[in-house]
Parts: sequence; structure tokens; C-alpha cells
Amino acid sequence: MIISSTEENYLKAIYKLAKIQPKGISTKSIGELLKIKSPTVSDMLKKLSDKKLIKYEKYKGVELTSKGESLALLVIRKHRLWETFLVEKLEFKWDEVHEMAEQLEHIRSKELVNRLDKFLGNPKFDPHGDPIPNNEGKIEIRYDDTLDQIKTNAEVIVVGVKDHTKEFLNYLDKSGIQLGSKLKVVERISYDGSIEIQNSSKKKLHLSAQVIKNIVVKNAN
Amino acid sequence: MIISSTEENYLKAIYKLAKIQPKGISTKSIGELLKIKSPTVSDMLKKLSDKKLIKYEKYKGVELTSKGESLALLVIRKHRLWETFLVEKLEFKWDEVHEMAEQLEHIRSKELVNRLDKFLGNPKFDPHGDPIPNNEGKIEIRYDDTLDQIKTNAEVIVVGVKDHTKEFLNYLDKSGIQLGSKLKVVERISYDGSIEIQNSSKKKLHLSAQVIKNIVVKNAN
DNA sequence: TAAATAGATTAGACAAGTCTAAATAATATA
DNA sequence: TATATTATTTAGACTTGTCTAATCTATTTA
Ligand SMILES: [Mn+2]
Ligand SMILES: [Mn+2]
Ligand SMILES: [Mn+2]
Ligand SMILES: [Mn+2]
Repeated sequence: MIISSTEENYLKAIYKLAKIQPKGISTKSIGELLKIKSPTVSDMLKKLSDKKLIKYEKYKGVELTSKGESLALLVIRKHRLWETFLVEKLEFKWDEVHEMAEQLEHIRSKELVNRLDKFLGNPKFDPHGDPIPNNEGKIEIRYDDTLDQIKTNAEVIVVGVKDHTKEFLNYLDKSGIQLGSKLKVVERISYDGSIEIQNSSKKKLHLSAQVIKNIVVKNAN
Repeated sequence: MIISSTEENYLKAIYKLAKIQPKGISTKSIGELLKIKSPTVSDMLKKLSDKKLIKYEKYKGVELTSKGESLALLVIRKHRLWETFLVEKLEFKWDEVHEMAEQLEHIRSKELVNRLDKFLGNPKFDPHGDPIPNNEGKIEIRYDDTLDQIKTNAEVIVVGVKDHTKEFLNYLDKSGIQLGSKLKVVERISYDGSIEIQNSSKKKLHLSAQVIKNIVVKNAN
């Protein structure tokens, strides 16, 4: 069965929404994520349902079938492997790769993605710290905290970001924060939820609530 | 101006046909190359003409404008660079890469193609010996002979192929012929235009007229 | 629980890219 | 040169993916 790029994008969107709200993904939320109007989404849901890629009942929301989930995971695998290639091999910065990966993720070839994986040394995470599903669609889910949940004086290492926009990633670059950065929470300002941190070279930095909830960290043991 | 993948394929086809028959490329020949029916081609020619990518007069055939030629060359550049990547980096064989490159050639990013070029060491030729246009669309045209034009006892090196099908490339593989192979023409059989060759390890091989006209060689000095 | 609101679906339209059948133009041939 | 053949274009239709406007359903709230 042939799956179009458009259909792949819907499956990926449903997969992503399901990670936040497992049951009954709404037409509206899919439309918002893909920047497509609801009636268009409605039509596509019928089509994906006919292809047995989703479970769909009118007005009841939608859920991926296991076939649909596998396909979504394959698209995500390709997206993240290509992003890794672009950063590791072609020396792009982490804020530059998403758009290219949005195109590359639709290249059809089982063999290509597996060779690419091998060429990159079977990476487990992409340049934004997101896990790369393996060839069987298995994905390592990491239960790490975001920086806003960290106690004062705790030391942590940056392992990912939740916001992938150019603006956010650029802001982190300018602040000298990247994957692997070691940070210490010096002070929490309860008034606005912001924090004061110190980096490994003792430099202090003030980060807003908005920013720290998008930085994923693990304990620096 | 946005050029769709479909439009890119038409431009590439016209470019390729123009190398054989510079003036007045026919609707029919484009259709045959792209496996698309003539009326569809006719429609597209109007569209490409409106976009000033081709010069087109009804019933008079078609010609690329310089804008159209630049775009065609960019697509060819991308195709050949990706093929080189697939063979050099991902270890695909030369008969396995064309279909993937047909998809990859449409990835939109000026920066990506130039970084890829650099990553590959600015290769001048692709895995089939075809020249890779540079960033300005300049292409090195090589005036090499095909093996059927070589005198008896001359020694040559294989620098390209004219038939890119899996079947032909596979046949060459099985015969131990690849880019860089050194061959000596031992005998020409005038009856059927076939030849007897000797490879660098003195092994003899009989090649049909059909085969040798698709092998591009240069003199082995 | 009845009305208001939000969300979802249906209806009808459009663009891109494709097709077949019919009409027309150009070219070859008798 | 008149006719036959071939190539091209026009006409009309279909599919995919999108939209807006209208209608229907579900949920919230007074
Ligand atoms: Mn991305
Ligand atoms: Mn990513
Ligand atoms: Mn090719
Ligand atoms: Mn090639």
C-alpha cells in the first residue's frame, strides 16, 4: 500500500499528539499542528481510516492503529537520522536542520535509512536530544526533567530541548547552552518562575520561566 | 518563484533531450522519457512557458531559456551529488542509487547541496562517470570515446557508462568491469561488431556491440 | 434542561497533475 | 498535389489535497 508524504505527515502529527493526550485526538488539534483547516483534516481522517492506519469514529476523535504507529515511527526515525546527518556530517547548526529534515523524512527506501543509521554510528539521540526509533520502531523514552523542575543548588546536564524553533535554539546558542552543558541552579525567583543558573565556567545567567520549561536535563552525577 | 518537483522533472528531461537534439524538442519525446502522455506534456509546456522557463510555440517544439537551463542543471547537480554520496559514503552499488537520487534531487536547499558537495570533496564525476555541474551550473563536457570506437590493441580506461539501467550495470559488475578498469582491445569481430578484450589481469572477455557502445573510455597513457 | 458555544462534518469549489477521446496541424507519401 | 499518417493540441474528466460556507453534534453554562 502506497502512503503519500501528506498522509505520512498526518500520521506523524497524530503520533505526536497522542504522546500528550493518548485518547481521542481531535480534528482541531491535528489541524493546528499541521496548519491545515479542520474540514481538510476530517477528509483525511476518513482516508486514513479506510487504509486502517487509524481508528476513527465520527465526532469521537482518532487513534493510531499499530500499522499507523509503525509508519509514524519510521517517519520520525528518518527525520531524526537526517537531522543527525546534517549536524554531524554537514556541520549545520541545530537550529538549521528541521526544515530540510521535513523534506528528507519522506524519501522512500528502507535500505537507505538503515545504511544512514549505520553510517552515523547508530545514534540514539538526534541533535535536539530526541530519541531515534530503531529499525523495529522501538523508541527509548527518557523520563528526564525540565529545568523548571530542578531544586536550588542541584547540578544538571542538558540532554534535550522541547521547543525546536529557530528562535529558541538561537537564544540558547547565544546563552552558551547546548546539549551536554552542565548547569547549576543558583536561585529560584518565585515571583515570575525564572531562575538564576551558573554554567561550568562559573558564569551566571538568568533564564525566564518560558525558557526553562523547554530545556530537558538529567542529574549530573 | 516556486518550481514543483514535477516541473523540475520536465526541465531535466528537456535538458537531456536538448543535448542530443538541441532545437525543437518534441512533446512526444518528452512524454516518452517521462512516461507521461502527450496531452499532459502539452499542458505543462504552456505552464513552463508562462513561467519563462522554456521558449515554446505551439507545434514548433520547445527550448530551455537560460533560467530553465540553470534550474535543470541544479537538479542534475543534486542528482549526481546524492548518487555520489550513496556510493561513496553509504556503500551502495552503482546500480542501486538512481531511484533514491530521483527523490533526493528535489530536496530544496541551496545550502544543503553545497555542503554535500564539500563533504564529498567536490567530486567532478558521479558513480557512472557523469560530470557534476558546479554551483554556477558549469559542467565539464568530456569528449571521450565509447569502447566500440577503439582501435585494436589500444589500451583504455573505463570512465563512464551511457546506459544507467540496473541490468546493464549488473552485467558490467559480473564481467568485472567498473570505473577505472583498464582494458585492452584484443580483437574486433566485424561480423557482428563485437570485440574481444583483455583486462588488467590478462583475462579475456567477449563483449557485444550493444554493450560496448555504452561503455565510455579514455586512452590509457 | 434549554440555550449558547465550540468542535466536527458535509457540500461545493479550486489547483495541480494526470488521463482518454476528439479535433487540428504538420509531415510524409503516392 | 491530394491523401494518409503522425504529432500536437483541445476538451472533458478524475484524483489528491486544499479551502470557505453551511450544517450538524457535543459540551458547557446559565
Ligand atoms: Mn526536527
Ligand atoms: Mn530533532
Ligand atoms: Mn541517476
Ligand atoms: Mn548517475
